[in-house]
Amino acid sequence: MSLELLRKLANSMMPLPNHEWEALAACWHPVQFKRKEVITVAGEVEKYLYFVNAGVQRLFCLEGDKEATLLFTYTGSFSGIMDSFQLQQPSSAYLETLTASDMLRMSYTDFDRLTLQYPTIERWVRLGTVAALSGLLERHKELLSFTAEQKFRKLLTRSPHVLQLIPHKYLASYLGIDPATFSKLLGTVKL
Amino acid sequence: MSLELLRKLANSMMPLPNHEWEALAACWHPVQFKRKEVITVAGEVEKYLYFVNAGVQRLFCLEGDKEATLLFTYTGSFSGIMDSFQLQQPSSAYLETLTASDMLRMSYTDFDRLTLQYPTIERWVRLGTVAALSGLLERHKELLSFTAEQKFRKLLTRSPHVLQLIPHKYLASYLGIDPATFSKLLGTVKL
DNA sequence: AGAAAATCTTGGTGCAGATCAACATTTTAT
DNA sequence: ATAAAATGTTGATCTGCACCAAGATTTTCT
Repeated sequence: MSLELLRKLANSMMPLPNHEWEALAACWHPVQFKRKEVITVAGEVEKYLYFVNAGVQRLFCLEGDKEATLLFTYTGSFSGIMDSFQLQQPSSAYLETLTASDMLRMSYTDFDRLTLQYPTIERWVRLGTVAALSGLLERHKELLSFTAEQKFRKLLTRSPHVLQLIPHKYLASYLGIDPATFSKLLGTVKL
Repeated sequence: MSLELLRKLANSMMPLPNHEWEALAACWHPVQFKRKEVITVAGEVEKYLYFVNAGVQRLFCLEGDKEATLLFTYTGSFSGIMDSFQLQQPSSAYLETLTASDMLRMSYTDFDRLTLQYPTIERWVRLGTVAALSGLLERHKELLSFTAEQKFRKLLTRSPHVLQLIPHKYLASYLGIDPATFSKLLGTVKL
């Protein structure tokens, strides 16, 4: 069980004192998932916080018969349905793997104990949550004001690597456009 | 300076011990703003956390020459640019009043001291932030999958009161649709 | 109260992008 | 290695909604 990536991310957010880090590190347990496996179902309460050691996952909602992809998580990032986990309320989203995934997870019981016991960890979690909020606000702005082409271009410049990593139909769903439109836009830019 | 509404909201989120509540209460200072006043400008770091005793405000971004309204704040809710405030990073949004507003505010210095000194308050802030994240995710889903009409109807059922409270052009901007379209949709439902 | 500014309504037009469909290509499973 | 399933491409059509514009109405300021 490798905590290397996690430690790196943790330090970049806000360095934790040794004692806190050790308490935190002790609470993670390894889990593996196959490709296309649904980890959490909408309506359930998220029981775990995940950290991705390898693989790609996506978080999405069902609205009628359409899927709306909220975000992707990758090797080296946290994963899970954050609001459902922290508030222990039913989730409105699904979490599934896109590739076979090697992850660490922490139960809510441990999480709750850690945050109550160590103010530094409580703060660390808050700052992580705010960072997530900040990113979501940024995307929100784009959804409100960008055309399909603008959203597409922004994706290309911000994270070109996802083109190879993630099936285009999910990227289209992430941008809120039709897969066919995504494919056509791709054609205009490749030349 | 009335802390009544604030206390009510605080208790509904997570009751604070008396001592913490008093420390918190001591940090708020009253401010008034006129109608249409810009409180925080994009690019600046948000210096204050606000609580609304009376009035309506909106948070928006400029994208080219278009405005995208991210959210409204009302009497009895917190206000301010949360991510910029908590991370003390430049904001990408503006905060302005829609009506003359009677608010309380707390400086970042006090906020930071309080959260470091009182773990209960740190936790209280975290849970508030997660709740905000949760609401934003819900809206995000709608932006990704709803048509103009669906977004409009959802607004009507969820918060019909805003129709009288907020100029329709801002509601349109909040939904990411054209003001003229909003007006036409309104015509179809009134009959 | 009256003038000025802001907002709302309504009709007409155009186009970005959804939808449909058939085929090509890539990926996965056995 | 091969079949089967999933994903991507491309063209043709159709439509929801943005855009424009002019007049009506409401709200704000002095």
